[in-house]
Amino acid sequence: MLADMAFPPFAVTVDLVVFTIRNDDLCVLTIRRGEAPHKGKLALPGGFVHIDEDLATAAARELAEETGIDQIERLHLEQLGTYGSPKRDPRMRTISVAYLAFAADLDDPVAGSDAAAAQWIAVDRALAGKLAFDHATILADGLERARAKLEYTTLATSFCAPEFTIADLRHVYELVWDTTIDPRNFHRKIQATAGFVKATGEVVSAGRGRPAQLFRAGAATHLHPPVVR
Amino acid sequence: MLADMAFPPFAVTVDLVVFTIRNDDLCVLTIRRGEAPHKGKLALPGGFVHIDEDLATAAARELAEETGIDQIERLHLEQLGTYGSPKRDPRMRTISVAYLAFAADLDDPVAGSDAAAAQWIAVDRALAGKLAFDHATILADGLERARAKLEYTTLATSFCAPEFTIADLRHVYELVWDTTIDPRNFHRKIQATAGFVKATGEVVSAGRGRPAQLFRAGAATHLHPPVVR
DNA sequence: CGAATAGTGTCTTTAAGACACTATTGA
DNA sequence: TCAATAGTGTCTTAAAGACACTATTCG
Repeated sequence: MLADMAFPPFAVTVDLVVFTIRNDDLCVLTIRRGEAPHKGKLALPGGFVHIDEDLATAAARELAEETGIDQIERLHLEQLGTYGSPKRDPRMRTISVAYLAFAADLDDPVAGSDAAAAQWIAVDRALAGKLAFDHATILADGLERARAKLEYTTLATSFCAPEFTIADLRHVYELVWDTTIDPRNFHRKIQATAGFVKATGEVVSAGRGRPAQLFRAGAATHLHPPVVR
Repeated sequence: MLADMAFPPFAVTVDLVVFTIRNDDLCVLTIRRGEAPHKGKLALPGGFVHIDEDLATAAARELAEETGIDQIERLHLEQLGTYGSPKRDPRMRTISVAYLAFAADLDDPVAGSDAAAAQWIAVDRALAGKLAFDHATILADGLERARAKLEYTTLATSFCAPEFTIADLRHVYELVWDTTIDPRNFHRKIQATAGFVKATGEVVSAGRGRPAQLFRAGAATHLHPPVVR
């Protein structure tokens, strides 16, 4: 069936834009390319989709293979877009389906079998440097999507550990949006939004200052009204 | 290079969700499939991407080929998402990149070389019936995207003729959202949003009632604050 | 104690929604 | 004339933003 090939054959890959918060920076997961083309450059993790594999499954598999991140249930994963310029890969005609993921600060990524080295780097540094292929475009699109999604969904919680404080959640917004937010108004706003967070009853003391209540993510997925940028 | 095929070969297609407003209904462009599989069923227009062709270019080409719509400048076209379930096409492994388009009420579509017949049908009827492949899913996703986009962009104007009244614009919102909107508040809201529409100075009388001013699309692309559903 | 952070109360401003009212047309 | 649609004014309510104030901790 594939032998008489009545259609032009394309290579299909998935690439991942994985964001997390580390050291007061919004960071993106990158690998150092070990092979030509773009050998030695930073790139987004990714790889070929298997011939019998779903796209989202391929994204999760590549993430686990290249980085050791396999806690899929603690990760938000969504399709970002598809990049298919005829000249994007000099070797062959390649279509890349990009996925966007939000992760809590996990253990250090472990360079897997495929990748020379997987590492978190600050998004602004990644965008300032040279990324392989069209990955700078994909990253910029992912950043804009992430910024927009925080406005009208509860996905900011997927950047947090299972239990978090309102201040933790605020830091997510501040780092992703690169702004400052009034802590008092933010606190009221989050509490007033039904289903965004639910209190555990516990408190935690983080150095100096009054201890803060701990929360878990609530049942809501969308915010009415949104948190405006 | 393609001969030693170090990657699994995929067929890549584009499918189009093209919306317009006709006869007080939100309509989607469909074709009647002339070949197996799903012969005789309704489907979204689309086809194979050429090996040296950009994805968006392929979408515009397929639209012109199958329907005769070639006024690309009077059309909003954006990528919707990519559908790649291994079982979506029984013939081969196919990845479909779906595009979403908004069109003003154009001339009747002309069935092109590929399609048995291209026709506009009401979106709710299309969703109620059986569409080929996973096109019902794609259409539902396109509808939800269109609904969301009207909230925070000025794209409602791309459903209108070059000159339109505020009531025309309101009908777009009402039909896409399947709601009714207070004409008076809507009028004030649109006028208050800088760059959404600009007056031509002309008026037009549509049957009975006071004649309405004519407007063109303004320079703004995004709405602050949004028009809330 | 003071510095720092958590959390509440309250005022001002902005914008949405309800709806009375005027304006201008065709039948 | 009336019915219908365009467009304005105004009141009420919801929610954002500014910011004073209290609460609780560490050094």
